[in-house]
Amino acid sequence: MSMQDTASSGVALWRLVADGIERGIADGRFAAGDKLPGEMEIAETYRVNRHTVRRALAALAERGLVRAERGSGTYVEAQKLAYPLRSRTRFSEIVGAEGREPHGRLIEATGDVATRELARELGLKTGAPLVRIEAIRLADRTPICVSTTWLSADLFPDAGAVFAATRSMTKLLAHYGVRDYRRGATRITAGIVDATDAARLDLALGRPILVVDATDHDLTGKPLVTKHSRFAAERVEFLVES
Amino acid sequence: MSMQDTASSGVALWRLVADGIERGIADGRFAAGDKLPGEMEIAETYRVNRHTVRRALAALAERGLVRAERGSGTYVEAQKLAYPLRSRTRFSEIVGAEGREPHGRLIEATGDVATRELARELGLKTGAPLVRIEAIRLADRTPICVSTTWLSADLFPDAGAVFAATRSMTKLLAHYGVRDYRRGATRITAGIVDATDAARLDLALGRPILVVDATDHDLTGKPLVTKHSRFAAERVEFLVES
DNA sequence: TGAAGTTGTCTATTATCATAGACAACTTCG
DNA sequence: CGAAGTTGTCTATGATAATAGACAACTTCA
Repeated sequence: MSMQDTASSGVALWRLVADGIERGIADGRFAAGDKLPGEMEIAETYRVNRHTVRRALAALAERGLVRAERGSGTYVEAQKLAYPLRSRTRFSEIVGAEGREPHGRLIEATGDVATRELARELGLKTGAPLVRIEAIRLADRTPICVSTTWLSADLFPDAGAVFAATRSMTKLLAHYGVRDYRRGATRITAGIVDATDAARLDLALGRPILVVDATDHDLTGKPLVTKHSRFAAERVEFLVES
Repeated sequence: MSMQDTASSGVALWRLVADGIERGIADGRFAAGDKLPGEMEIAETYRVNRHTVRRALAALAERGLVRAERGSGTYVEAQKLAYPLRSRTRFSEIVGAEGREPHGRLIEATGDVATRELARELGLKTGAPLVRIEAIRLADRTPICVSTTWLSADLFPDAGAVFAATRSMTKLLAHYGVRDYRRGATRITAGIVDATDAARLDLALGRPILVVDATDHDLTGKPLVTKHSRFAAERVEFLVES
């Protein structure tokens, strides 16, 4: 540090700038997708040289927190949520483990009837009565995924109301006496978000999504719920344990 | 940092070493007066050059945390407790504000009679019955001062037992209904520790002490207690607000 | 007294930190 | 298109950070 006027602190200036910007991202002053102030402006606010700001931004970019676009500006990258896919998958636990605040919101809960595919997944007959739950899951107020969940209306009456109250699939199942459950095979595909999901996920049209289809079973192997989830690809990355 | 193998963190190595040693002092691994490991040994444990260790030690020495003695070693300086002298002076608050753990220990509580000076300070008649309390005050297990406190035996019967239970003059006074009190004039002198106090303060003979005489009054100005305190000069510095 | 161990000081080298200025390459918007 | 604003890259300079080696000055202890 060539700060002739100040005693050396042992902490590089660019580090202080980077920490300051990161704090701004963490506490929401800069939201995901926001454009940061220009390098010159940041340099002025921190009273440092533009190159020092660039060093700070480079460090943040390497960690994936920001992304610079030449001629346009530097933008806050939505930090991708590391989402491990295991037999025991609980959204709230995964989000909480990342130090973020999990949150669920019910969009609607309606009755439905089983298609042949749904019936096969849930071990029911085609046309059997189902409860369909549409929900959004968020981490730190950022939408991560919308999911459509089907349950047997016979086994889980009023499931919609219970989910609305608990906002958690785990708690919903617990309400019906399911103490533990496991995820069966998980199918992952990718696609382009449709208008409805784009609005729900606060995602621009044309952006890619990760589509996950999975069925949860109780410990005896009996199917409980089957889900069709659409994840904002730019906000999540799945981790599959080897 | 010329660590070719590691990505630069923006925090100087010497700072990490200094912080590590300071933590060792704070949590008691290195007590006041202890000899630190040799510069070479520290360099090996932190895997840095000896000069880097010297940079760290120099920073700590400048802050008064350690003191190097050529040919002998580097020693932990008893950190001087910043002790502001205000009308509202509470040992536990002062020590706590420094991030240290205040502690009091009763040595003895006996009856006494007022000398002419004590009587004048406390607004009593010469020969009036007093309670005399001898106590040690510590910060993080380091003795800071021994103090002799006199109270009227008529106004504060069994004061010794109450202090033994509460270990706090503030709580003692509160026990007798004194909700708040203020410090009157404070006289500060210096002297050489005597054998008794040296043992109680864990101080070498011949070391200087700060002697404080003060009387606390209630909010109407009535004298409550008068004290004669001896502070280990090497462990405390008084701050008088301008 | 002398050896061993300690801190203090010196020179030297390399990498990083920070500043400064200039210009290129690119985007945005009127 | 063209001006304004933005990020990217280059050169240059001086101060710190970290390493390395050598030796002096001093303390401790057998």
